[in-house]
Amino acid sequence: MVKNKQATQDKLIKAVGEVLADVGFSGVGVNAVAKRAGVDKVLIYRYFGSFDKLCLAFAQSADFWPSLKELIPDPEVLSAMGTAERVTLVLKRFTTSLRKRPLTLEVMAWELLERNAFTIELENVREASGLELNRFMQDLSLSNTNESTDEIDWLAITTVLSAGMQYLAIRARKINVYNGIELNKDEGWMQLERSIETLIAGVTT
Amino acid sequence: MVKNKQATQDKLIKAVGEVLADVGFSGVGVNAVAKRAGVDKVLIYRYFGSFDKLCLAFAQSADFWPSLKELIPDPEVLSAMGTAERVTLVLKRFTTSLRKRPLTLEVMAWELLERNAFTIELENVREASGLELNRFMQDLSLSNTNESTDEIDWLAITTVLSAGMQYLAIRARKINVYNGIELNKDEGWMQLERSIETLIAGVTT
DNA sequence: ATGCAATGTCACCGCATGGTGATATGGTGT
DNA sequence: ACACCATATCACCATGCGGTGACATTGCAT
Repeated sequence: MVKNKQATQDKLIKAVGEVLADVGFSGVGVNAVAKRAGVDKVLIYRYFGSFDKLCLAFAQSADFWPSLKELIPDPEVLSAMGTAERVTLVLKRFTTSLRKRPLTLEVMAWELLERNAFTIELENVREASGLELNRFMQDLSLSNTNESTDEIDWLAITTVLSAGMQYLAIRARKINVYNGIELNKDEGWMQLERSIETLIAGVTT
Repeated sequence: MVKNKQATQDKLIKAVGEVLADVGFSGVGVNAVAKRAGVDKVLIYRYFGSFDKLCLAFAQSADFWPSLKELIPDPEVLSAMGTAERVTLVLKRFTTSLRKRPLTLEVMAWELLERNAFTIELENVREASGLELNRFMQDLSLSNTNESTDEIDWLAITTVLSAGMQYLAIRARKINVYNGIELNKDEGWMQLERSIETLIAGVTT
């Protein structure tokens, strides 16, 4: 038996992610996490105060939500595009980033049912990130002085479309086919992306 | 103490809905439902065999999912429309129908996390309904011989858009504002519907 | 009215959960 | 080498869960 506080804390935080990935939200609890970490559950309370606090620590340790940098590593490239093309590209990147984060999808599903340490933390991060992204995109659109997209409610449009992709990404964890679209294959997702292209392209013509 | 099997069964089925509406999915269990029905929980097993079966009975008793008739009470009117207009209208109706079903939204959220009697039943009903609707819409589009929308992947388009509205409807149970859109007010939903109009209208022009 | 099956009540089981106190054992400075 | 405090273990509690068997009561057919 080694005694190392830092290591034990790390083990616990890591165990949260593992349990979440293995058995989903329903298995996430004091007993399961402690067992997974190979550590007594009482240490959760000693080191983190409560189980929620441990969850919080985990939520902050992982990169749950795509950062602005991840979605837009190339602002200069995007600023050269037209608004429609740019919005389409960012939506695609957003979808890809989400699909790469199974844990985030798990928590997002959870979020629809309960408010807890996890979901609240994710909500905060996302809200801030969403604001930042919207502001960024708006600034870029405004700088395209030769376009006249003033009448278009881009906020509502991107909200519906990103919400749709989020929902489908979440569903893809449990089902393979939705409405005839193969959510378990990249091809199905390309099909969805093409439909987004079509939709957005039509708005500005 | 009155003894009436039918009445007791009804009480139990009704209680499932009440508990679900009151405390959400997490409170739905043998004990809570029996207590709510004012009946001993053992009767659940006697009359329904298992708790899952009771849930199934409830799922079948209520109109969980918008029927084709509810979405399209007026096929002749729709057949006179252009495809874009028609798709837009059905999407709007679909959203409205969903938002009127808080219990369905609860189960849909649940569905993203677990597979159980409820969610499986809902899934079956929806899949059948979705197929029926898609077929119906497709038939109508084909009869519009003067249009050339052959190249358009309406399935993917409606999938993304309806998924988006579903997601937002589910989220609206717990949050008021999403991405700056007021999900707690009809105005917010009108904004979303307008964006759908814009998107679909653009596809066919 | 009586007997009996259908209906409903109650007490209990095993199990898992979140949470806590007393206790053992390790690391570390003197 | 020793002592001490941080670190980790263990046994235990109350609670709520799904589920079951034995028993009481009602309603109905005879």
